[in-house]
Amino acid sequence: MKKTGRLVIPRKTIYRLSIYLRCLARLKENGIGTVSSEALAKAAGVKPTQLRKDLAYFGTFGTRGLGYDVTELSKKIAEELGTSSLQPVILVGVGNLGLALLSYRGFEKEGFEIIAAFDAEPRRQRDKKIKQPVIGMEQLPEFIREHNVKMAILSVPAAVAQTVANSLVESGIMGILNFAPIVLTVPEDVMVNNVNLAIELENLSYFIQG
Amino acid sequence: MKKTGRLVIPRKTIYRLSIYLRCLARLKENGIGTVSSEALAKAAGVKPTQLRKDLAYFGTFGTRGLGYDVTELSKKIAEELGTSSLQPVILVGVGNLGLALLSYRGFEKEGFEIIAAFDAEPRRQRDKKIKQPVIGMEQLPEFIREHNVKMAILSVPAAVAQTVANSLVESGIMGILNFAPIVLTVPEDVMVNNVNLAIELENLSYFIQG
DNA sequence: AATTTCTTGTGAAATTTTTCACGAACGCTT
DNA sequence: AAGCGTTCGTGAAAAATTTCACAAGAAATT
Ligand SMILES: NC(=O)c1ccc[n+]([C@@H]2O[C@H](COP(=O)([O-])OP(=O)(O)OC[C@H]3O[C@@H](n4cnc5c(N)ncnc54)[C@H](O)[C@@H]3O)[C@@H](O)[C@H]2O)c1
Ligand SMILES: NC(=O)c1ccc[n+]([C@@H]2O[C@H](COP(=O)([O-])OP(=O)(O)OC[C@H]3O[C@@H](n4cnc5c(N)ncnc54)[C@H](O)[C@@H]3O)[C@@H](O)[C@H]2O)c1
Repeated sequence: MKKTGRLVIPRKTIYRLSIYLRCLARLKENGIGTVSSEALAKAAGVKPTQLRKDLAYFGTFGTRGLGYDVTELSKKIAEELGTSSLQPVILVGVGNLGLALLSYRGFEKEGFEIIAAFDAEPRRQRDKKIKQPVIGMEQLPEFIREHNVKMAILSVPAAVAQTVANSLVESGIMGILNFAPIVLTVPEDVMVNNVNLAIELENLSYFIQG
Repeated sequence: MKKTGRLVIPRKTIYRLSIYLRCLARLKENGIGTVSSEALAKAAGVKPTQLRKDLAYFGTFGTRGLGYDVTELSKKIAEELGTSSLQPVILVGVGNLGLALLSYRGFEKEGFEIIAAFDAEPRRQRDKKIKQPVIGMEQLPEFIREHNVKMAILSVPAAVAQTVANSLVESGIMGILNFAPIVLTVPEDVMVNNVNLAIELENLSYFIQG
């Protein structure tokens, strides 16, 4: 699970590193060259000590009395996260949600490219304004192996999500971003991140009423 | 922040309660009346002791030697989460993603209803197959107050997300489900849950390569 | 070049969250 | 109704995460 020869970096830290990276990108856009832990932490919505602790897990990049070089720190975090190179991703389930994701132009900028989409009824999606090919499920295993794809976005109906996930895993997929509102069962070495909007709403609802 | 007169329930527990609720719903559909902490925990992807500890925060619902009554436990969790009644939600930003969310029929079942959508250019969305009205932004404050809406889904471009969030907050919104890839600044008593797909992908990518 | 001012890096402390271990309670069987 | 097997509830222990406090390093200033 760990990355460098050093320490195991906590899960939550990894998540925050992604946030820092995006805040740094914004600073760079605004022509800002140097940033203190206080300023960056504020932009990211965390405490300065937490930011510094997070960075300390994999190196020391700051200059005392001055702060961090925006470009350099970006580079170091991207390196640590392994986002330096573009990653191929596939999407399975070209319905309402899948189409929205396919037409989103924001992933490339962040290091990911949805290179193809798959659906049980690929023909239906012909007329849409998306650039990716929509391919039938029977070609899924071959495609994954040929293009050495390791990550998939799963946006099929809940009823078939486990079945589809099984065939993704069988074909070599190691990470699944799952939108179906069910808990997927996968081998230990396969990672699933769930996006469950109903749960997010429920969570909001609890804390604003409490 | 706390709910009953009892204890402060951890954030993560609240999140897991939502998951348990969905697993229980599935069990009920399958005609299962009783479930052990072991079985339910497995379905939810957690350890049995964690499930029991989570429930212990707000009561004792099980029968020793037997397990939990599926219907009763569902009811208790829903009650604790405050999901017993249907909650009105609005959506702002009827673009690719917003449209997909509006046409999703899965929220009602989970206790939420998107009662209206707002967009800077409401006319453009006329022809779509959604049942909710798409309204101009100028009517937003009045609508929120009149319908006493407390939660909003924000799916506008990142560049305007903070501005729109400000006016949501000003109008009385207390919880925002934010899809724009920026960190929103809001008053302390307003809660924001972020859904950032690029970060989820980055996270997956880190852990499958590490 | 000495001093002041600022900000990092980090061991230790505090807090939060998870896991463990086991007594207690209940149903079922005999 | 006694005994057996199961499974819950929970205080205590362990692990993970966050926060604190401050020494140390670097730039800016005098
Ligand atoms: N649309 C949303 O806003 C939204 C929100 C939250 C969660 N979700 C979840 O995301 C998933 C997709 O939602 P949606 O609204 O896009 O649904 P949808 O019905 O519009 O699309 C599902 C797509 O999956 C395809 N499909 C069906 N079975 C398949 C199979 N076995 N293999 C490959 N493809 C198959 C269908 O042809 C269809 O194109 C669902 O699980 C849903 O619960 C959607
Ligand atoms: N589409 C996706 O799959 C996807 C994925 C991840 C993140 N996001 C994020 O979600 C947000 C929406 O994405 P999208 O693809 O739907 O974008 P989009 O451009 O298709 O839609 C944005 C909508 O917001 C409206 N809008 C613009 N300014 C507004 C304002 N000031 N007030 C009200 N409405 C306004 C536009 O008219 C448009 O209808 C973006 O922040 C994007 O980064 C989208």
